[in-house]
Amino acid sequence: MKPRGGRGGGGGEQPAVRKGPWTAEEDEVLVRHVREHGPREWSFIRSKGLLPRTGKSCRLRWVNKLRPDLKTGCKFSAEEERVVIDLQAQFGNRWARIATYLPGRTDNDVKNFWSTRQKRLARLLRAPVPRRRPGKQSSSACSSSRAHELPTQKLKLNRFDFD
DNA sequence: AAGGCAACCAACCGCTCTGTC
DNA sequence: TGACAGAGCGGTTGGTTGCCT
Repeated sequence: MKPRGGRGGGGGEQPAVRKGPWTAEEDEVLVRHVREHGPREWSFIRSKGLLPRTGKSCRLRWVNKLRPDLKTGCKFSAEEERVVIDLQAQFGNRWARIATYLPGRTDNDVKNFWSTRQKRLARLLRAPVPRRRPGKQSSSACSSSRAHELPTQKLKLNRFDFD
C-alpha cells in the first residue's frame, strides 16, 4: 500500500491543508469563487485563505462535482458505453479527451466507469457465471440502459473513424 | 439477520505539460 | 534557454451501498 497520508482529513503534518470529503460550506465558497473569477486561479483560493484546500483539490472538486452541466447520478447509457469503448480503442486511456465526447461526463467518470468495467470483464473471463447485480439505480431520472449485461461482446464493435 | 462480495463513487498522489519570467 | 509555478491528466485507493447467499 502507498502511504497516503490522509484521506479523511487525517495526517496533520500539513495542518494548513484540509483533505478528505468536501463540506457544503466549502462547495459554496468554491462556487462563489468560480462565479467571480471563472474556473481558474485555483491556487488563489488557498493563497487568499478562502479555503484550506490546494488548488488541485479545488479544481478537481469543481470539475467532477460542482460544474453545472454534469450528469450527476446517472449511470452510463448503452450509447455512452459504446462511445467510451470506441474512443478508448482509438485514443487509449486519454480519459479527459474521451470525456469531451460525452457531454456531462468528466474524465473521472469515464475512468471510473472503465475501471469497473475492466474488473468485471476480468472476472467474467475467469468465472463465466457472474453474480447478478441490478445495481444502485441511482435516482434514475435518466434512462440508464443495462449496459452491464453484455460487456464482452462490445469490445469487438466497429470503431468510429475520427481521423 | 448477518456477512461477503461486487459495483459505484469521491478524492488523493505523482507525473507531465504549459506558460511566464 | 533554462528554471519555476500553476494547471491538467492518469492511476490508484478507500469508503459506501446494495444484492446475494
